[in-house]
Parts: sequence; structure tokens; C-alpha cells
Amino acid sequence: MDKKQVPDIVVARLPLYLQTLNRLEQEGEYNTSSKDLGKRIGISAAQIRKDLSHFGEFGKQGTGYSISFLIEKLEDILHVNKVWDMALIGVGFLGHAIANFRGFQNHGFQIKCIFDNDPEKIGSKIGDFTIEDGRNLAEVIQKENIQVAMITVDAEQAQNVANQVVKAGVKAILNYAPVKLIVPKSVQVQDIDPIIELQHMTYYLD
Amino acid sequence: MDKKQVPDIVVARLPLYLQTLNRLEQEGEYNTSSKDLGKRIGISAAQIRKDLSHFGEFGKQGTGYSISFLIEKLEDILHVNKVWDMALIGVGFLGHAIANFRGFQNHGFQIKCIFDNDPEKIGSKIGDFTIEDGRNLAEVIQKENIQVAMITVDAEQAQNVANQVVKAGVKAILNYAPVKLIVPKSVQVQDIDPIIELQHMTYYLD
DNA sequence: TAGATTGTTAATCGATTAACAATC
DNA sequence: TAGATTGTTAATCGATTAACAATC
Repeated sequence: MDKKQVPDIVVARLPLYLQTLNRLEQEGEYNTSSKDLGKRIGISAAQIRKDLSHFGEFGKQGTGYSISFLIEKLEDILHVNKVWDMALIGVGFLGHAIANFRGFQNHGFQIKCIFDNDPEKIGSKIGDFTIEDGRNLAEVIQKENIQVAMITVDAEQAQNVANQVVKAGVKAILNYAPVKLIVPKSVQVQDIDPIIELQHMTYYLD
Repeated sequence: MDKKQVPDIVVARLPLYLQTLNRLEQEGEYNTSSKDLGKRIGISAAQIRKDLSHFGEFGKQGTGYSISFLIEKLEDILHVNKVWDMALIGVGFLGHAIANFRGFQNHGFQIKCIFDNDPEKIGSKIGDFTIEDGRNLAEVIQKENIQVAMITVDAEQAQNVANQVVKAGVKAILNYAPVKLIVPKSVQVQDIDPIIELQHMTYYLD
């Protein structure tokens, strides 16, 4: 018998809660409340309490939540109490930026290997990484048991790359290419596409 | 009397429809249907028809939608039948990647000016752009009548930059910094944050 | 204690889907 | 014509909010 599953829209908010709690902790705070969190994030206090109630009881009447305790719980829930190794495929300007991004650390992720197909790039270095031959993609991902991939190749190559990483065992893809990837249901995909976000906003402009 | 307003969740899907239609057109297709579009995007045909019905009647019974006609309509609705000038603030690795991004063209956007505070960077070139002094931000944005900004500075500086661009007249901000920006309700904000997306996915992994 | 805030229930609100007449 | 597909309605489904007893 399955535990009733948590709505994805709730899951999607948890990383936002975690981000805000991390910031509060950095600012030296020890406690917070659903009201305070809600104001900072821009959603209702009731929604935060409801969301958290799917996973347990983490607060205290009268005093709210211990920030460090709630961070710990959310990290457990989101499975970022460990470090996920990631593969980065495609070293254009964007891949280059991501390879040099310092923000993965302490949030549950690290880049483990970087691939490109360009012979000029293969073998050269980005920070601590040597760019590997895209033809070895599947082999390396399998050997290193990598479950998360970031795809920063062109729209034209993205589906092909996705097929390869899925075959090699990747279970989550962060896709920067402006295409809807087709993957098995067991594989998670999230898209990052500035055009989509910009067009969403210009609807409200005139 | 206001026209009943379209739910934001509907608006958010329109750029995705447009993206898919553009791809279909590139592939040489002339017509499509809600069923076909739905399958490609991964949502129901009924939802696509319902979404579009908020804005008019764009299809024909029996034959579906003319791709070029529907593209035109969606571009009108999203206000990307013109080109929006954008300011880019912050020239780290990510800002550099965005400055060199070719994908804005033909989708309604172009970068008009780029700013940074680092004296080493000010005056140097990225493609056709000269990096300008961040201290001139407000002045230039106002003079050029820029309404869209992309913020690629650190988390610590992001709110400060947001305050400046809003004061200068910006109405839409694409925020790459991992902070919840506080802006007037009349200003649109969309966040792009890979950590948030990755943590959303690892919830489903084990 | 009095005040604050939780977790949860029930009510409200909104979004999605199924179904179908209209019609190309 | 027969088949396909629209736009729309009503029904269903799901998410958010308001309210409150419990209690720190």
C-alpha cells in the first residue's frame, strides 16, 4: 500500500523554503514562523504549514520552527543530505559558465565530468576538469554511476544526448536546450529557458 | 469594466506553445491540432483548446490550426511581435554566456546594454557591446527607455541592482541570483535557479 | 498566565477533463 | 458524405485558504 503521494506542486516549493531558510541562517537567525517565511517568499502562512504537514510535524506551537532543524529535515526530504555527482554535456558559453559556477557546493551537487564533441575542446581544462570526448559519455557516466546530467548543447543535439545519458543510467536531467525532451517516465526533466520566462513576463507589459 | 483576466498559469503555457509551433514550422509543417500539440508538449488536447479559447478562436473544425497563423496570434498575445531592448547587469561567467547567447533573436528580445562594477571590465568588449559602468545604470536605462533587465550579479548585490533598475523604469526582471527579489507589484519577476530545479528532481530520486 | 503559532479540518476557490454539438 | 477536430459546457478533480482547538 503506497503512502498517499505528495503533489508535485508542493514538492516544487520545498527547495524555495530551503533556500530561504539557508539565507535566514546565514543572517544569524535561529527561529522562524510560517508567517515570517510566507512573507519572505510571497505565499500564505497556511500554505507553508500545509505543505510541511505532508512530511511531518516540524514546528512548535507558540514559537514556530527551528531554522537549523527545518533545514535538516528539508535536506532529508529532498535527498540533498548527500552530494549528487553530475555530468555536464556541452561546453559552449553556457556550459563554460556552469562549469565555473560555485553555487552547487553545499546544496547537494557537484560536477564530476564534462563532455564535448569538439576536438579542439577535448582534453583542454575548465577549472579542475578536463573536457572529455562526447563519444565516451555513456561509458564514463556508467562507470562513475552518475545519476544527474545537465545538458547545454544545441536544440538539435539535445534529444540525442538525452537518449545517451538515459541509456547510461541518468535519472534526472537539467535541460538548457529549448526543446521538450522525450524520456521514460522514470526520468526527471526540468527545463531552464530564458526565452520562455521572458515571454511570460512581456504578456503583462505593453 | 475589465475583461475577465486570464489565469497566470495559462499565460505561462503560451510561450511553450509558441516554442513548439516554431519548431514545427521549422520542420516544414503547415498545420497542427490540439491533439498533436498536446502530445508533443505532454499535456491534454482539451487544455490547449481551453487555454487558447481565452484569447479567441484560432482553429477550424476538422482541420485544426494553421501553424503560421497561430504563431502570429501568440506573438501578438505575448507582445513579442516587437523587439524588447534588454539590459544585462553583471558580467561574470553567466553574464558572459548570456551576452553571447544567440537565441534571443527572432523571439522578441535583444540586449541593448551591459553593465558591471569591476573597473577591470568596464570599457572592455563582449561581442558588439562595450561593458558600461554600473554607476550609470539608471541613467542609461532611462535614456534608452529599457523595460526589461537580466540580473546576473551575486545574491548579495541583486536586491540593490533590482532597486536601481526598477527606479529607472524597468518593468520585467529575469533574475538569475538565488534570492527572492522584492519589487513593486507592477514589476514582473521570473527567477532562473538551477539549484531549485535540481533539488526538485532529487526528491524523486533515491 | 497571556500571546503566539502550530497542525489540521472544512469551506472555498480554481483548474483540468470529459463530452458533445457544430462544422470544416 | 464520413471523419476529424474545434470551442464550450458541465462535471470532476485538486489546491488554497480560513478558522480553530491544542499547546508551547
